[in-house]
Amino acid sequence: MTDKDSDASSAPERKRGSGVKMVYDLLRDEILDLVLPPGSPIDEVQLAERFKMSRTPIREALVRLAGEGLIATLPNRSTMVSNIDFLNLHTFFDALVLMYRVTTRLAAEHHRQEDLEVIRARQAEFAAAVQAQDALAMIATNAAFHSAIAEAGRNPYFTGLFNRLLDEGRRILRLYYQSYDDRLPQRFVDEHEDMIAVIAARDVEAADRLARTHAEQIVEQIQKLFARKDRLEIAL
Amino acid sequence: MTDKDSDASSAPERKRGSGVKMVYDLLRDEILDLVLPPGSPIDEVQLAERFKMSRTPIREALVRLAGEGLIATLPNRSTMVSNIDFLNLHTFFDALVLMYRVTTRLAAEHHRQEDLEVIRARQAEFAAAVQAQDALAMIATNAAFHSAIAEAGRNPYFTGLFNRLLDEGRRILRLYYQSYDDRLPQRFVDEHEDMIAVIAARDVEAADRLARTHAEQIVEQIQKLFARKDRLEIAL
DNA sequence: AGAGCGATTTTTGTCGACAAATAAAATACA
DNA sequence: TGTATTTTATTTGTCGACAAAAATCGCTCT
Repeated sequence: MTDKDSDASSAPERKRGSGVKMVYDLLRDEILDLVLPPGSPIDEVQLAERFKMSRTPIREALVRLAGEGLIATLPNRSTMVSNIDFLNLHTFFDALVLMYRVTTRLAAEHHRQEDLEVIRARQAEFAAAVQAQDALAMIATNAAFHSAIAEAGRNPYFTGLFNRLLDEGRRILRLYYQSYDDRLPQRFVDEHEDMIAVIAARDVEAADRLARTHAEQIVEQIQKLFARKDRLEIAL
Repeated sequence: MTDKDSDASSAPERKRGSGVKMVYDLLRDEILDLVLPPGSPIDEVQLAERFKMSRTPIREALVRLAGEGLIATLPNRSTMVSNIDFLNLHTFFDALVLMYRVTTRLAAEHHRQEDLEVIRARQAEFAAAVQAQDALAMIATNAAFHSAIAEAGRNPYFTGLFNRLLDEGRRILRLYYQSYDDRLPQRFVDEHEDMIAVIAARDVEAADRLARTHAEQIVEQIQKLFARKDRLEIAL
């Protein structure tokens, strides 16, 4: 599967400051989409020749990824994709539920007209992804939908924290969606519609309530999933 | 003031992997303690000769700091210490209050016996700093106190988010404490004692209530401060 | 044959140097 | 004298190379 983007394009020229960002973005996506599963070794020289650049910009991208906890670096030895902490999964869900509630509540309070259009656009993309049964697109558009709601809440700290959590969760969600064979989430589409309605109505309490049940339902589904497949085949 | 640590120690040898961490830690502290005020230019070569090392490890440290938003990098031009966003200060306080509440609440729920000892130790250090009227120590020990409470809550995501906020706030708190001439915070010492008591009693609702009033009181003081000094002399 | 020890290989951390990009200075021109 | 343009200088981004650490392999000795 040497897919999508050919790293060695015919033009060997690359714009000056773009190296690190390109490597960072691509590696990050590959990690979050489980193309690079947890535990995968990260080889600097391999990446260097893959992107046809020196090790220096690669290292800077890796430092950034390490700063976000996506890769783990043993002092003088290898560096690899960080593991998912399955044991403390419930703490992650607690945080996720809270941020769902807070951001949705704030959106109901502070959103402007333009925000709603953005949110509806994201919701349309999510619905399309569900229709097409495209798991990766579902994850991405679902995150974008809730991220747009958070943006409408107009608190950059909360949106920052929330996006951070959504990223963390992308790997877990990836497991979730791919296990359910890309069906089922039609229900989420409807719930999203309800959330948009209460936000538009500026019904803060209802927004909080909906966000809570929405989040808790997702959490319940995922936990059910992890209870079934004994976590042995996925944990490494 | 060529203080504390002499960068050029008699031994020109430094341990192999320690360069980036040393630069990162020091720069980070200098930024958060306002030794490097917002807007200060960061010169790579200057740092390089100051630490007697190449620009490569310095750059990696800077990349990490930029990842945390502590420094801002103009594409091909200079990099400098990020500004404090005074305009959206209230959003920061909203986030801070919420995290105070959540972490204290969880601490009341999930703490163990050992946690209380750690918390009490931090509280003692904070009281000592207040007694000594040492502003920097007050900030550090206050943050450590609340961080210990968060740890007792046993949710690494919340502690991570919370510590992040506390760091962000260190610069603002620095302004706050240095303006009040290092007196007044005796009241906080007492409130901390109350918080410890309700946590130990596992009174979740009381913990939430205390954390909320404690946080909101701090916020109110700081906002009062920023209303007075017209923010002109401090904003740059 | 197995364990201990030294040499080789691999990978990381650091270095000095070069080239692109931008700002600052100098020059020309109206 | 003021403005546009070229030249210089400063600073960043990238490169190839070297040296330290760790792991791997091979050898020796009992």
